Amino acid sequence: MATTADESRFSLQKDRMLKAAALCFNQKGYSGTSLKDVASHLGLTDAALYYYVRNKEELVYLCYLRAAELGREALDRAIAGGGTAFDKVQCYVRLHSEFMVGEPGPVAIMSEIPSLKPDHRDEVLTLSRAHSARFEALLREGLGDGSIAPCDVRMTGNAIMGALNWIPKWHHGDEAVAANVLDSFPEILSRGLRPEV
Amino acid sequence: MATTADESRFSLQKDRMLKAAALCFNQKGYSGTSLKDVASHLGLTDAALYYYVRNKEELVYLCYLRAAELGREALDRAIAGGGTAFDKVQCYVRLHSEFMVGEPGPVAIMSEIPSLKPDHRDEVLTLSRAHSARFEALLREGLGDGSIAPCDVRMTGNAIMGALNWIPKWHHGDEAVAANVLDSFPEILSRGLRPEV
DNA sequence: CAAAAATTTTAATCTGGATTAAAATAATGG
DNA sequence: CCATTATTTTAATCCAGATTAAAATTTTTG
Repeated sequence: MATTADESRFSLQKDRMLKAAALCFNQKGYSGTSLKDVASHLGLTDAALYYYVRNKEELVYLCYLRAAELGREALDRAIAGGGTAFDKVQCYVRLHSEFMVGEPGPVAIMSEIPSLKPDHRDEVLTLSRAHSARFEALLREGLGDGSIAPCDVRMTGNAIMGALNWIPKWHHGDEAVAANVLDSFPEILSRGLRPEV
Repeated sequence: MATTADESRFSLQKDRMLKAAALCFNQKGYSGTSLKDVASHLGLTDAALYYYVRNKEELVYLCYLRAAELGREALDRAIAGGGTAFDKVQCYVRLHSEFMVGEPGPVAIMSEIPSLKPDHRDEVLTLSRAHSARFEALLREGLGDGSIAPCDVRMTGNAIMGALNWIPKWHHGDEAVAANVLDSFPEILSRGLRPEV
């Protein structure tokens, strides 16, 4: 379990806040969601959020940090699962999809990274790049062990990540759709990687 | 040619404005770009933009309309090109990729649809859904003519569109990268659709 | 070239939502 | 139960950036 262990009331409420914020940002856009919107999801007043967070920018930052964390955890687990590189990639797609449509969600789309203050922006970008780099390394491993067909790993990574990151754009909590995602995405996104027989 | 035919000074300048706006929105986020940012790209003052557009909302709206138009044109041309459904899908991916990284770009990522005023939002969403529906129809056609392997067309469409729509997130005008996109994306995104031999 | 139309600027407002401070309420621990 | 700490609210500010109006400039046209 890589989730933050702290179960204090403060920490739990802060967590609820981050989920509410992610939901609002995805549904109403960044500029379209006021702190009042987020607060009302929690039955609170906008000013109450300042007890948990310094300002709106930090709220976004934490949402993004959470999103990055989930991605990293999906990749960690997939790699820990073993098998060929292809297997790990497919497993990663499955786990990341699960995170996107499942219980830990909603996951905020990182649309407003440029609006973060410099140090926050740098941190999120660094995490994001590190994640991509790890995934590309996995693809490269697949080229080596022969489980993945020749391809431009950078572009392949971009394509797969794009498809995953875009999920919140069209998934809005519908359970049936969520099931379809889990059924389809791992196959769809890995199928093209299989070497010809 | 489906581009607007009007070549008046007004129309040309407005076009430049939309490109500048798309660039700013993608680079600095929606809330992070002020009208002054957009204007300075054109060597103008923020107030000058109001000669071309009623307000910032309309500027975003027009960017999104333009993005939708490019997607539609890519699909139009791909379908007109003929061949199997698979061929058309691959062609569509190539054309849409070209638009995203090429001369007509930058294309604005539709992150702030919810902030549009209701009628604009409805219009953009309608266009967006129509585009998805057409693409899914194409996939279904491929299931029929046997050029595309069995799959959930809705999810497959979502995956491919996501990968395409995400391009501006990581492509920032680098020519070498653009070439890689054109080399790789059509193959990457269509390879998984091929029926097993 | 002069008049009219088109475009841009200057210089103000105007505003919604972020933010803050202080007061009120709720939870907790001895 | 009281005292202390944690949480939330009420009621102001505050402010960046959108918006506007009028004036200045540039372009077009006859």
